[in-house]
Amino acid sequence: MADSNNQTELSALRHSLAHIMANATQHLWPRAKFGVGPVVEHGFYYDVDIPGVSLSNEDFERIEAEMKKIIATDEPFERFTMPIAEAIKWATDNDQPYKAELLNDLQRAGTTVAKDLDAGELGLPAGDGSKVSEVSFYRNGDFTDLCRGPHVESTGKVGAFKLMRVSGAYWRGNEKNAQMQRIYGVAFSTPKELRQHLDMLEEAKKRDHRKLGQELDLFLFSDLVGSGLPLFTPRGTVLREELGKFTQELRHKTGFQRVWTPVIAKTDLYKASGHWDKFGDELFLVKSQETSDEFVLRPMNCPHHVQIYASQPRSYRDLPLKFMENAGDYRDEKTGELHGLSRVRSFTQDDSHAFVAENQIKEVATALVHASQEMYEVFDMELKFRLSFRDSGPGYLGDPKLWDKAQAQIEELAKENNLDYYIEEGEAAFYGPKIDFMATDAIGRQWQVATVQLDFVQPERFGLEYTDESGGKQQPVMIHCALLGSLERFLSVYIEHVGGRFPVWLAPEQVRIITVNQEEKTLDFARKLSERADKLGLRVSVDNDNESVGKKIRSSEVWKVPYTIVIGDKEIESNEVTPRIRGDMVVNQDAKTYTTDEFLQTVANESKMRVTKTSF
RNA sequence: GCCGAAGUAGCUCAGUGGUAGAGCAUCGCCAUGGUAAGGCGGGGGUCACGAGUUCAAUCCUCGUCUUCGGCUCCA
Repeated sequence: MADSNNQTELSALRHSLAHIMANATQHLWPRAKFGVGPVVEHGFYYDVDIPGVSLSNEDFERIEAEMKKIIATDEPFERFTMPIAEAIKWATDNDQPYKAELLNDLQRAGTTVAKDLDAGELGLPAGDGSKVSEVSFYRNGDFTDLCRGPHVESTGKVGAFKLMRVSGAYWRGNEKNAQMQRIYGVAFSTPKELRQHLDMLEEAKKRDHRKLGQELDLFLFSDLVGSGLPLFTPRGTVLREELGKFTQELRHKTGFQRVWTPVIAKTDLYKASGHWDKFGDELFLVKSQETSDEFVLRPMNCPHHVQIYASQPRSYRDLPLKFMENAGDYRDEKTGELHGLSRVRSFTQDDSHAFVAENQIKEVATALVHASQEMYEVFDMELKFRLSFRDSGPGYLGDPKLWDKAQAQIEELAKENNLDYYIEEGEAAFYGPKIDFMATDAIGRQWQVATVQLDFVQPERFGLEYTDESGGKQQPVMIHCALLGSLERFLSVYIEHVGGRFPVWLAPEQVRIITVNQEEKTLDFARKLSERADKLGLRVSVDNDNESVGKKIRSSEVWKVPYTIVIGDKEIESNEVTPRIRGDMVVNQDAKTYTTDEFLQTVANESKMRVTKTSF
């Protein structure tokens, strides 16, 4: 497999660069103490602790220059082994306390314990519980490091790299530990690949939804409202509402009914659901000034929907019973974790809950998978499906037999529908298995966008039941599903996916009418055209500014308006227009002329069809 | 929450221990314009907020808030 060979080579190269970077760092700051230096996606990092020194971006040049010197020597990487006791002595003698700590753990437990740090990446033998007697080292030139390898042959064979940033990172990922400085770099086999990667990052920067959100006047944050609490402008609200309608239409087709529930609930609801214990510190608390009741701003909607299910006796004839709600939720996320629209404290889930009998799981989940496929086809994003199952570990609630049955149904549906799927054991929620939807965006990044989750636990905690055919009581299974996930998070992904160039059905402004001059008859014609468009449900504006046509065209382009039409004497006489079509939508390059009726009707149809290309 | 950096006009940014400037945007006037920037002029700032040092603070110091890059977390 050429691919996996490349992968091995690439990670040897990146790992070797981590050593070279540590080596260079040691040359520049002899007192540097080293943590771990693993390979990561696109590159590598090394965690260092340099007493009294705070690295800045300017230091990169020095480190890079030093690395280049080491690369130029083309010293071989030599592997050798040492008994573990000796290795500990080596670490202590060389004033490398972090390495010593790793080695001590290794000696004691046969593993470096820290679950979140993969032993292999640390360059240590994988911990399998057995005692480790010997560890391997790699040496290049004057630098020696505890390491499992493999490495490239010599320091000259490390491809193309660039140091990217320095940031804080806790020793062994634990915030109670010392904070180290993480120097992060990217590396590829060839300069060309490095270039491509850097270009991708450039492109990602241009598409940053926070930047586009401001430029296209979609949403904003206010210091007075608070951090992580986005406000949506008229333009941004169009996106929210169109997406909200779309996701509900898709589920309406499979029998979901809209419900409405309040955004606050008594703490008792969340104590009953179990969320209070598990996520209490992320709940916003609300107090009544009149009664002693304590409330929380809801962080999720399932317990609310459960109450509707539980409000009356249910029969097997009622199942599956399906509720949906585009619901506002609030979570008190830590301030440092907030990020644009992708991590906020107030968000909207296109949430739905189906209450089903055991043998209906497959049918209901299949319908939801089909809905997701229809949705992401419209978004022009490829979907992969991750079946997240339980592993043999503890901590899963619910009847194991039910788990088995449910997982079997899920896998069956994946096969029957030819889904591009993979199974990941250990990724299930504690309350049930799930299907996670992974979407790939226009520049190749993968995002988890939505999930279908089975839940065996809440029906039990809330004592949900239905009467079966023989009059007995049964417990339903709950299926949670959000197709967009969080509307805000989806928007952050989607804005970047399309780079702010929304298809007609979503575009906040679909048609802009530009006047050539400011004569009354020109403005009059433009206004009448605009009124007709409005009657067809189109979002249209007239630009009658006292500016040159060229400047007004430019403005329409900058705002990424799908259709721009210019109105002058020619159009008024012929009642025809020549739409200027936004570049990404064009199939046929030739500008053509249409009667105003044809034009308006075609745009109105496209808008309803949710297409991405123009039909002109 | 933690480490680091930053906050000057609506936006992007320059600048100074003696209360500020550019480009774009906005507004007005002129040009009657034809598919990515026509010309001229005007308005607009508690220099994030609060305290301190100083004759004097946007600038120096401290605190707060917010943002950014990461860490950690994400039902």
